[in-house]
Parts: sequence; structure tokens; C-alpha cells
Amino acid sequence: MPSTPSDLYGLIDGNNFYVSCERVFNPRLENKPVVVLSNNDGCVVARSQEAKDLGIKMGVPWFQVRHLERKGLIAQSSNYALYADMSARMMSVMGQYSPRQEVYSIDESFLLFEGFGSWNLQEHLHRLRAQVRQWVGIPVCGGLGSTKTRAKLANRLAKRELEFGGVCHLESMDLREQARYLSRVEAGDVWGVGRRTTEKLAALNIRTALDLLKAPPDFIRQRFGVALERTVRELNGLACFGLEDEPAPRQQIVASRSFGQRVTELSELRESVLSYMARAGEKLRRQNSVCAVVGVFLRTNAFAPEEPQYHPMATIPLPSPAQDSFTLAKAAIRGLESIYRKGYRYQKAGVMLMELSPASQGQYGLFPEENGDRVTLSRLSDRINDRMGRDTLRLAGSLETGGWRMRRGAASPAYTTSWRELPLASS
DNA sequence: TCTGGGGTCCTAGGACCC
DNA sequence: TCTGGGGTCCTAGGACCC
Repeated sequence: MPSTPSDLYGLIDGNNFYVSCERVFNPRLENKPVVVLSNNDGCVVARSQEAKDLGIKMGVPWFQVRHLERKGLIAQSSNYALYADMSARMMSVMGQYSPRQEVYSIDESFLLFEGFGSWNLQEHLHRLRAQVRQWVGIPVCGGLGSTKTRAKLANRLAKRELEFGGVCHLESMDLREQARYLSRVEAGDVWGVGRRTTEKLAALNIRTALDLLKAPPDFIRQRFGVALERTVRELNGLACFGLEDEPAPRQQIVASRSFGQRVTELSELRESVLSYMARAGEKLRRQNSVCAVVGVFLRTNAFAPEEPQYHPMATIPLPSPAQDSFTLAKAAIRGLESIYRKGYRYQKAGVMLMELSPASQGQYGLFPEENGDRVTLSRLSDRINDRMGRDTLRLAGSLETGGWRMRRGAASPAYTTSWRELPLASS
């Protein structure tokens, strides 16, 4: 539900989150240009301020900036087990600062401040900031605004303009002051305005957040659609997006990876598909859904246009919605075998679980007791893997023999989630 | 040589129906 | 030959988010 006018949204997020997580356990990374790389050490997905200052852009392929190692650039492979755990700690501290929290992504939360009246929210967020820093070790910034879009904007200002000291309250400024700051933010930096829209807006001479705020909503709707119209209204203080405290279950679950090296053999593709399906099945059971359609896809390397290209997808409807890894894996393998062609160098494979519905509404098949055993076994396996570590139990066919596993050249240990990898303190 | 992964929503167009 | 109008559903593609 949209909030009443006096309600305020806060948006708090971690600065250079993945890099900050690495720095908590490896202080030698402080004050140095550091980047965190995507799977297979493919692209830059996080940058320290020093790395940004070197001109490294978000998302660039690592091989294009790798030469900067000579200038002191340090690269870490991504360590999602660590980031997810640090995120949970950070979110739980943030959640203590408002009764209403929406965890929006791995590194940011919206907080809704309803009925806080004359409470000094700016001070409030400064305290939050200090506490997250002290308890979790992650630097964060906060923005306050009358809508989510304005809170996002305020957060961006808090990051960029040093005079805010890490917290920016947009509604505490008079209109003239707001306009001054909004005219310094590019339209493309507004939440909901992507690359394509930025180009189209520029052609209409709408270049800054202030220009966009002043654009007539009807005109924007007609030229760009309802999504951008909402953004414009939100910029003007009309809340179009409410707080979503209760995350809706996913409508679709995807598990896919690029391979560490190109794959040509069906046997290796089978291993990879089984291992991705194990991941997808865990997610499905965690949200207690069942799946009616399984998808499998393959992809050759689109960056090598001289090679023959092939990117097929198979969708396999299940006889009745299922939740257990055995049924899902069988369908996926059948799909894989139907689309596999010899003679291609595959770069990536993936599975999709589609047409999900709550397990409680699931329809039972012809052999419910057999089905029930499989579900029980899958859930048991989830619990064991949860306790003993991922892949302690897995489907036999997913044992790896090939080189499809991803590369992670410089990964940090799972400091907080594995007893074997706890950091040691020496005096 | 080397280029991530996982989501959502909106829209346009076609098939189909009455 | 001439050939309405409106609704639904599905799909593919585009755009956006992190």
C-alpha cells in the first residue's frame, strides 16, 4: 500500500558491498584498488573506490582490465557464501531501526518509517550506520525520501556528496535546495531509468533527475509506458510503490552457469545439468513450491560469432507438479537429450523451474505414496547438506569428471559459514 | 585465450473465440 | 469481390533491477 504523505522511506545499502565483505577479513585490502569478479572470474561485479578511481567500469570483462594488476589492482573471485552470510547479519541490524523492513537485494534494505512524527530520522540513520559498521564491519549509507524512488535518490546523494556524512534526508531540504541537488544527478541514475531509456530521454533533452521530475507524466506515459510514468510521479512525491515486507514466492527458478572451459560431450552436459538441478530443487523446496514445467537450455559462446551458434531450449511438462530432485532431474535429462547436438562447443547450460505453485495447493499424481517418498528423501538430503555442507549428498550422475566446473582463481575462504575456514586470530 | 547470474514487469502481436 | 468488433490467452522480446 502506498504510504500517507508524512511517512518516509529509508534506503540503506552497503558501500561496494562485496569488496567491503572481503575487507572485513582481509585488512590488507584497505585503501587499495580492489575488484570482485563474477563466476569464472569473468567480469568485474564490485569495485572499491580506489578501483573506480582507476577508471574501471562496472561489468567490464576482467581480461580487459587485468593489466592494471601492475598498478596494484587486486582481484578477488566472488565468494557468495561469505556475502550472503554478511548480508544476513547486516540486514538484521538494519531491521532493528524500523518495524517495517523490505530486504530489497543482497546489500540494501528499504525501511518504512510510519508515524515517527517529530523523530529525528537523520540522527536515527546515523546511529544505524555506526552500529552496522561496528557490529558487522560494513560501511553503509542511507537516504530518506517520501517515496522509494526519492529515498534511492537521497541514498545516491549520500554516497556521492561528502557533506552529508553518509546520510541524506531529501525532505529536510527546501525545494530550491532539492532542485540544486537533483540537477546534479543524471537522469540515467534515477531508479528505473536504464540505458535505453536514458538515450531516448536525452533525445528529448531530458538529462537530469530534475528534468525528469518536471516532465509531464501523461507525455512520459505515452512515449515510454506506465513504468516510467510511475517513476516520474514517484520523483514528485506520489508513492506508487509500497513496501513489500512479505516477499512473494518466486514465479520461476533458474540455475545456470558458464563452464570453466568449452564443453562438447553429452556426458559432461549431463553432469552439469544434474548439479544445477540440485541447486534449483533446493530453492524450490525452500519456498515450498511445486513445479509443473521443467526447462533446460544450452548456449554456445555468443562472443565467438565465427563459431557455429546454437541456443536451444526444451520445456518438459510434468505429468503432475513435483518438488523432488529425482523427478525434476529425470525431466531435465530427457530435455537435455532432446536438444543436444554434436559438433557445437557449448559455453553454458542451465535449468529452469516454471509454473510454480504452493505445495499446499499441489495436485497429487497417480502414485502419491511413491511421490511422497521421493519428496521426503529430497528434503532429508537438503537438511543433511545444510548441516554438513553443500553436496555432501547428491545425485550420483552429478559427480564431476569433466572440466565444466567454474574457475575461481582467487577466492577467499568461507570465513563465517564453514568451521574449517574460520579466520584465525594470532597475537 | 579470456565476456556472470537470477529475477520481474510490460507490451505487441498472433491465435482463437463469440 | 465486399469481410466487424471485442475479448482472452499465450508468447517473444525488450527493458529494467541487483
